[in-house]
Amino acid sequence: MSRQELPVLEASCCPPLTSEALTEESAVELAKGFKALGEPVRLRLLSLIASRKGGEVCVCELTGAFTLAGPTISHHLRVLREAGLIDCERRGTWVYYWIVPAKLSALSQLLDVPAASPDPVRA
Amino acid sequence: MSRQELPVLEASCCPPLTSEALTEESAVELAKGFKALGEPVRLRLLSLIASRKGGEVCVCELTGAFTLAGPTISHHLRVLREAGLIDCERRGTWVYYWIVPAKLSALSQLLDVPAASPDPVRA
DNA sequence: ACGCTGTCTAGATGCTTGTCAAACTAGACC
DNA sequence: GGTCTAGTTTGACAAGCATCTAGACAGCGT
Repeated sequence: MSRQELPVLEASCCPPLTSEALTEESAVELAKGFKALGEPVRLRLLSLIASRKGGEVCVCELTGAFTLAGPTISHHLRVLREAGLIDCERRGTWVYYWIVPAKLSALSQLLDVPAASPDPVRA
Repeated sequence: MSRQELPVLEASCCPPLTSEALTEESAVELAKGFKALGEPVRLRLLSLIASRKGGEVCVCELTGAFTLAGPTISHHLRVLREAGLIDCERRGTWVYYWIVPAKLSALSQLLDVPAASPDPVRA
């Protein structure tokens, strides 16, 4: 069902944004992840999957949490999967999804800035 | 030039995705940030600004790093600013931009998952 | 006052994307 | 085999977005 068309380039070993500027290729690669996250429905889907104890969720539980049609949920799940943020497997009648922690971590680290210091202006 | 049309709701105190599911409102709010990051040019712009020692960059230095027209860069900077990721100030002829660490941090923390453990399937 | 330079805004255009209904595939069960 | 349920794929359409050109605005220097 999945798992083969993903560009498993693992192009993500991202030091934080504050340490050095991104190359164009890195930016293109990383932007795919953020673009997938940049949609409320997808973000909620991801959070539903990530927060689930046991680590995996059946699609039927996800569709129930929205007022959207099935194909729409399916579409968003595909986008998340193609971005490498989640993966899935069919087991019998149902399809289960789980997150890919390494991918989320990579994006997290990229944005992990000192949180306070800078503020160089207005001084 | 800026600083007033921003919805400074500071709706971001995000615990990681793994701890609990997002509300619809939080998802909408947070997705704005990720959507802004989900474009290669904007990601590079942000990295150019964030990685700059001194913490701020003049627009003229940013436009020089791309083959895009000035208005396009201006547009992307506006998107980043309206997402609360950067802020700016005019000083004389030039306009300077800098990052908003708190906002980046909030998004980073949301994606900060245990990085390894889960993998509950395929066992 | 006038022009010059740096930056932003407005409007237009073509591509991308979110959504749904309809049709399809995969497994379970009789 | 037939049929039922769970999910996905396909195709269509409207809304959104990245990009450009042309024009506006803000400081600076003369």
